[in-house]
Amino acid sequence: MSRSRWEVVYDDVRGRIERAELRDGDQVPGELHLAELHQVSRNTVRTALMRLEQEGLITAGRGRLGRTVRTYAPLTWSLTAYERGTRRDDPTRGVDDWSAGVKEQGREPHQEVTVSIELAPPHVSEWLQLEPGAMVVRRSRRRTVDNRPYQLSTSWFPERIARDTPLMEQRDVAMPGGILAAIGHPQRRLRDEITVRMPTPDESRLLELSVGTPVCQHVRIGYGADDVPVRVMQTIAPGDRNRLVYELEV
Amino acid sequence: MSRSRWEVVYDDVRGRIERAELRDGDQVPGELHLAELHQVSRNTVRTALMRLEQEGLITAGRGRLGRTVRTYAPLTWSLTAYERGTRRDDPTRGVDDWSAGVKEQGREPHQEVTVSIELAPPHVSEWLQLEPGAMVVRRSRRRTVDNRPYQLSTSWFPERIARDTPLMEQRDVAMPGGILAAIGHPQRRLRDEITVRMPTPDESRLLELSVGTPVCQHVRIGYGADDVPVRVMQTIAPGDRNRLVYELEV
DNA sequence: CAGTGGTCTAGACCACGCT
DNA sequence: GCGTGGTCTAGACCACTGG
Repeated sequence: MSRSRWEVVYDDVRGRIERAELRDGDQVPGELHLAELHQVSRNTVRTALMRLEQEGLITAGRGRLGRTVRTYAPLTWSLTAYERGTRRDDPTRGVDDWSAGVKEQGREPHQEVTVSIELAPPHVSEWLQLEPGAMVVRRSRRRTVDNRPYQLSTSWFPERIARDTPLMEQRDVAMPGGILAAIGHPQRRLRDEITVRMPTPDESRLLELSVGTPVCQHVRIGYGADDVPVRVMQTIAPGDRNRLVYELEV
Repeated sequence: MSRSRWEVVYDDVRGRIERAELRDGDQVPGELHLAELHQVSRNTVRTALMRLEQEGLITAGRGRLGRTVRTYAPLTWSLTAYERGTRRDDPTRGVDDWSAGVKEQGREPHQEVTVSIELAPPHVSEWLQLEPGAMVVRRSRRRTVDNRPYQLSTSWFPERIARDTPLMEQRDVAMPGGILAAIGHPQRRLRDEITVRMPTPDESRLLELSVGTPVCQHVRIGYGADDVPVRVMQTIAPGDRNRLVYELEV
């Protein structure tokens, strides 16, 4: 059960981080330095460091500044105050719950919306209980905080619900009590499904994720009268920037 | 912006999986085969395949059977039916909500409990609002489904609450309405904090995780009378085996 | 046994980004 | 400019595992 050579290097660097000899943001010793220190080839050192990257402990590094110890400072995302209007600063100004929550934490939120009509993707038609081939309205958001990407959030509405409503507008539409209630389809019940996985290459690019950053996929289905789904929202939230919170009454 | 050689191999294999030419459980072409096919060295092929491993698309492989396309079949874990007794088959038999939920999905749950008294770890004393140096009772569970590890779940209780109660017993203690209510400390309110990260080496070993499997860390704090914390439970749930669900009334 | 991946070496050249 | 990591090669030997 002897450790391989790269594991020795791995243990060395991981140990320095766990014992706080290397702290958040510190530069990790270079590849040539570690190769000399442990008397192994540079490739063996790289095996160890790439493992630490993929475990999220250190960043990949470019140029003169090498690898550094990764920093985590996730923002809290409340999933229960959301939808209830309890956090709105001033609903008439179009401030939504996510933005308000971010501002409360002293950060600057931003999001752009793009709206389109499309054939319901397989998962979406399942969530919304639509027949294959049904049309849906899609509202996509890319959310940033202090100009850094934080979430990808996409909502889909059955076409019959969103037609000729503010949901078709290419801008943020926040209303007191929620936009769906305002157009006659209030949500009575919500079902949240949370899964955890590694990002797709597209998600990695849009969210500027470094190697070793998993994402949380949060799907919220809203049911209206007669328990019929009126919308589904899928949010991709990188693990290094998000903490999800539910407050429940027993 | 030309793709490097290993990215060409990466695109090839990822494409085959996305187009379903390779399906769940299928064997991935061998390293030597891909090296010959793309006219690159074996190490270049390995760079591509290891990237796909860490993205969770393929397994590492040993022996005659090489790498295979990874399969995902997560079990649903309901976080709201839990705690309310609505799912208990027969509380007197000691079947808890997690076990009942797994059985509903046609699988065989199992868990062992180990109990100990310890100095509250920093995070725990913060969650339970205890002074540094306070003692806590710790109940650790390793949960398995069909003999495969599924979750690591650890609860901590302030020592003054758990002393001389069934919470000190080295076995599963389920009671109608919940064990805390039965010993005079019912939970009035819950706060769930969910974070997403890569596993520690210890977690990887105990849960038998392959490279590229992120975990969900679910922390539930229960507050009793006067909003004082009475327990905290931390559950580590691998992303390839778990789907968390919340049902919310608006 | 035969073929798979795991480990390891000793080189090489290049792109990047501070100073 | 110079040191960092990124890419790539052509070998070698070993451990594991299914047939």
